[in-house]
Amino acid sequence: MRRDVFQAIADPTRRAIIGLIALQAMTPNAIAEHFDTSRQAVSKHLQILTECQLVKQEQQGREIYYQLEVSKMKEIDKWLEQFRKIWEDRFSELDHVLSNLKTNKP
Amino acid sequence: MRRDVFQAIADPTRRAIIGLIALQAMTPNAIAEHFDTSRQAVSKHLQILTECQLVKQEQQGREIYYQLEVSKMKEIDKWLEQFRKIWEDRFSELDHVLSNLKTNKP
DNA sequence: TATACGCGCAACTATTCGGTTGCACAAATT
DNA sequence: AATTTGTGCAACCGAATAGTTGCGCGTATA
Repeated sequence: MRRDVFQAIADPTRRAIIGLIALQAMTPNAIAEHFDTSRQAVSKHLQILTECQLVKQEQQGREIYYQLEVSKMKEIDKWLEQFRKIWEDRFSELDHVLSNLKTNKP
Repeated sequence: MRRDVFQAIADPTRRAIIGLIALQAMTPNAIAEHFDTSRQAVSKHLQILTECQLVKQEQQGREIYYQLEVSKMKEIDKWLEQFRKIWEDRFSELDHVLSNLKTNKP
């Protein structure tokens, strides 16, 4: 099964997990405490996040700390880039219209 | 069925449609020509995109033009914002380390 | 050494997803 | 008036999804 970043962030729980571990690495158990699902379910989400490299693991004794791979988030940003250009253009169009209205005021 | 932007952009075909109509509005038939699926399948995608307001319709005779609601794309951008801050911090941390290495060079 | 703990993996299940085909309906064209 | 065209909608289907429970395997702790 092919995993990509966009499919990974489609699930709200997964986005919440990303938000959680963004600031500091956490173990599956610690993460699961924040949700209304089983540890195994969280484990599955972490597996999916790992598969598309949004998350990396660091074993520490019998605990595994999961940390966000922030750089991978840029992939989404990169896709948005093309549209950012458009919405900035739309804004400058609007600016143009507005300034025309201004100068043509009686 | 609850639709949100993140679930909408999870599908690659949907992302391609978004890319297609970003620059100019198109009819379902015109869009379908770009893909290897039926017009009805495209119609379904457009329905999903409409449900989460990523796309708006404009009837013109018997044709319906679908146009990207660029502003809605900002919702994704807004979510990325919190992580953008982190990855910029990571970069400045790196800068710091690098400049330390530099100054401490023999 | 025995026990408790943290974790991943496998099997099962209900639901959703993305696709198909067939149809109905309104708008254009003849 | 009859036909073609553009579209949405409903029914169906196989695959994927997100969850569950049960289990086994290392690693700590008693």
